[in-house]
Amino acid sequence: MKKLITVLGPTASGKTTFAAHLASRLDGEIISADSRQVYRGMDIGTGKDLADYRIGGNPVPYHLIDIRDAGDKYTLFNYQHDFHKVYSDVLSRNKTAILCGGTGLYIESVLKGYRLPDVPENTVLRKRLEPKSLDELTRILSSYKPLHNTTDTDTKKRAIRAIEIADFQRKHPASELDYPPVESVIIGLDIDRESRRQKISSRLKKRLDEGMVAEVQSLLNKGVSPDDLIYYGLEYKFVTLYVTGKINFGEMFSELEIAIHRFAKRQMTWFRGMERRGFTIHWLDFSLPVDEKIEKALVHIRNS
RNA sequence: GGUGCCAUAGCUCAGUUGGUAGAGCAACGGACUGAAAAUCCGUGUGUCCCAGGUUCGAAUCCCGGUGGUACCA
Repeated sequence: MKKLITVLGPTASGKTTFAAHLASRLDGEIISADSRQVYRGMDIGTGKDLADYRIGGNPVPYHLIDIRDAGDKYTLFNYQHDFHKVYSDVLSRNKTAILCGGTGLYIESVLKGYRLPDVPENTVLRKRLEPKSLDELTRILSSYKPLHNTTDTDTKKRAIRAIEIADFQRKHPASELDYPPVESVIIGLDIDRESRRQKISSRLKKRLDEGMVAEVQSLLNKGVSPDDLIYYGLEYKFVTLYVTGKINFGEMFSELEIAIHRFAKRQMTWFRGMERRGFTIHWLDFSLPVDEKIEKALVHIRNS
């Protein structure tokens, strides 16, 4: 049996509730893989329903939620580091670790054991690169080859970061942190497109009723910049645009709805990509009763 | 009831003097190892309202319907 259980799925597939039940059954703890739920104060918009982590009156321990202030920049590198810290802690207490979330990149970085060096910001280099065009930056980047892995470099910001990393690696050849790949059974929650769209739309109405606009307003009042909120995307982006008067309520609703639908599609593209890259995902239909999902999952877990 | 205008992709619309049609958005597919809910790339999916006519050839011109719309009664 593999030590780690991964639960993934697109937004609105019910993965959190399922993972909480699974944890409750296996005396497990949940390690979140959600790039936005790490932020404190971003609750309604991220669907951070902490009541989900309570099954039959008993709390299910969870990790990597509410670990940063809104407005902070939390990265893949931070996540990988935090995951391993928490993961070894859970194992040391003889608990079952359940990795659960919708951020495919975070999940894959852990499962594959991405090797990321700890590269600090190089302000001098950034200043020098800033005035250059994307074409020039791409040329500079190619002079650093061979690069084993790097982000896409479609924008100047990413190209500069890629150069920064490449430059650091050239000066510090043995700088990669060695996180080994983690073996895991992967359970995926499958929700057909039509149900997914319906759930997303009704959930959006519910979130607005629950005070999502006020939540964004309060983040702004606390000094989180509109640009940062917009960068966080989806709910935070469109509600910020609404609150700052850039769009009206109707536009906010319909554009946000569309953006969430597209986001769910991108998540599925990532998960399909993971399968192409060699991961086996055991898909369970979201509409099955919880108990049935648990039983099916347990079979896959025992066989792993 | 009369007259004008409109009817083309899921939506909003373009389409020249007649040569079987194309934009935006949506949708769909994909990439993606450092803010990934981000960022980026690709794909046109059509009874041109219906039925006749003119023509070698009709989304386009003519006639008759149907539906919508505006004004006049």
